[in-house]
Amino acid sequence: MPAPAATEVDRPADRTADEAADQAVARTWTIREIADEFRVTHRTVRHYEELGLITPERRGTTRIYHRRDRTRLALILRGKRLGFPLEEIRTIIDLYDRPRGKASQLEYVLGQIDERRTDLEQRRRDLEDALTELAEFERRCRTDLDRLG
Amino acid sequence: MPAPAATEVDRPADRTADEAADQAVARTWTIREIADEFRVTHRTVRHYEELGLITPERRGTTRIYHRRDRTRLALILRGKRLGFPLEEIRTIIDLYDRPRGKASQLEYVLGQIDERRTDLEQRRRDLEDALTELAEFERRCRTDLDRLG
DNA sequence: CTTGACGTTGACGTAAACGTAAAGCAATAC
DNA sequence: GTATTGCTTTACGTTTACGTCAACGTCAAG
Repeated sequence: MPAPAATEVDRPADRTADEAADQAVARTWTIREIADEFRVTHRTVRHYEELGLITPERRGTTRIYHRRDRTRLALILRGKRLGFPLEEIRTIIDLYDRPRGKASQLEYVLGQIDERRTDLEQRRRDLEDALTELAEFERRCRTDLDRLG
Repeated sequence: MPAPAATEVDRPADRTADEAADQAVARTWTIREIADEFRVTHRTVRHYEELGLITPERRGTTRIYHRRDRTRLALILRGKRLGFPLEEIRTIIDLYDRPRGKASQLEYVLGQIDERRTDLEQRRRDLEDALTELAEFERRCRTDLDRLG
């Protein structure tokens, strides 16, 4: 998996100007704008659309992005940082805005949620282990360094 | 990134027989054995060797795997579950068994450790956020379900 | 001694996640 | 006007992480 650097920013830097406008007119964005803000290329954004992860409005041939699309993009990028493949991310996102259905539907969704959580908790264990080992390793490095200085 | 399922097992199931043998004669393993135990194919194991992540002993043309190789394989698989690309995993593993060098070397290693930790901590934040949202989402599902039942 | 189970080295195939180049509209800038 | 800028689609290229033969060596069992 092509994993992204964790230094990525998934929120735009300058929100001050945006926020005022958001309240006033329900701002929209062009593909270049959200691509830049989320530190990805427009090609990447379109790729996510091809996979059905985002579905921006179309004004003629031009794509118009709403707040909803930004939320989704943030979810996608976080999923990527967590190492999930895009297809899996899609099923997760689809869960999020599935309309409140019948009981059987909800049961299904709850099952999916449980799978997801099991998965995430495994990752958390891996992560804690890695951090613990890293700390231990750093400690050894420092004592070695002290011995030299 | 092609990320693996978190249901993977990265430790052999039957350790009882192994442990006794380990103490006695420093057991070794064949490629098929560790592949089976770690739930990967032998092709995968060889792929990791091609990338320099594992370097098993060679008896003639046959590969002999020691405990050291098993440790590395476990590290690799955990790295994969965390979403790291193999090349990056290699640099991490290389850090782990770098011989205790000079001060400048150690400084470098400490720098690397710090990068790695920053990265992991970002992932941890993402993970906690995801789990929190998942819990909240589950709660909403359950209340919807109660309303129906 | 040949059959089969496992080992080996290539070499080519593939799926995911984009990159990149080509070529075309459409509006604004000069 | 035309030139630039920005959006669009189509389409082929690339990297990662293996899968999948093919073709061969080797050792124990029948």
